[in-house]
Amino acid sequence: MPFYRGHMSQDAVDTSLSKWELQLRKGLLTFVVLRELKREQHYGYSLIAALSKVLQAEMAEGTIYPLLSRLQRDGMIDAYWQIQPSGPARKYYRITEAGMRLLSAMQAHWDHVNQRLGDSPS
Amino acid sequence: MPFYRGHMSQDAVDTSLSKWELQLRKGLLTFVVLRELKREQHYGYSLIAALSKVLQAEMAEGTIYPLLSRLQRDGMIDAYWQIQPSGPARKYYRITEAGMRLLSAMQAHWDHVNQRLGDSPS
DNA sequence: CGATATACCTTGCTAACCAAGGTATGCCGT
DNA sequence: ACGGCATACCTTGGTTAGCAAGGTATATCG
Repeated sequence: MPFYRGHMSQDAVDTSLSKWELQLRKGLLTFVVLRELKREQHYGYSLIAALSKVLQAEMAEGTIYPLLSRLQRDGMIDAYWQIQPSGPARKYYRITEAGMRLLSAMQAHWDHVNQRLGDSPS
Repeated sequence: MPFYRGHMSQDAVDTSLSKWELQLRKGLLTFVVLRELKREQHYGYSLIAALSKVLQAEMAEGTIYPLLSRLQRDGMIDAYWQIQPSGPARKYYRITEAGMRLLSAMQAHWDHVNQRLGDSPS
């Protein structure tokens, strides 16, 4: 039995919160990645740093690389290799014209939903 | 080959958008359900109508019932049966005290993320 | 020649939406 | 009486996607 801290089931609240934050991240990630790639080109590693800042959570490589592959496969971004004077080569990604259209649609949807949720809850 | 409409890969944009909207819904649903149950009691069927309005998408029963089961299992909501003068009985759900704490934490996280994303993109 | 840093990628596990299909209750028209 | 319909509940199977863990490769430094 864990130490009783004045509220039962705080662990359950924490667990539920973590799972929810994961789901929310899943919902926002593609949007945030496209926004960031519109702002400037990135390679995988530099994206992780940029995203971790925006989403306030450490992004895993196992998240970013498959996501970039999917976006490239679907034509929303394209990529080219750039050899570095020092260290391993970097794969840079740019948003495509289709990616811009997708981003616009996402932004519109986001604004819409956000407006609905903005109506104060309590 | 589909009709060419002036832009290549519009289908890909639409498909990507649908998938993304699904993911976003997954991220928002628990939050919205708790908010709605804080506002007033609901049974499963009446929740579907309320949520469809907020999220601008038809909510499926196969989404809501498992979600309500999970929330009840985790102690975030509780339920009681109410026999109706006509038709099948309804299972009403109420938010619990733990559920209120979860909702507060979600709201704080939501506000935080939303503020970060609010910084205009383009 | 190891150790470290940078950079890429894949596999296996898990969470969760939702189309489809199933069960049960009560009302209504024939 | 009975078939159809609306209301209400629930479960199964397919799909999407994050992420911990583990793998590969390049270049630098001691």
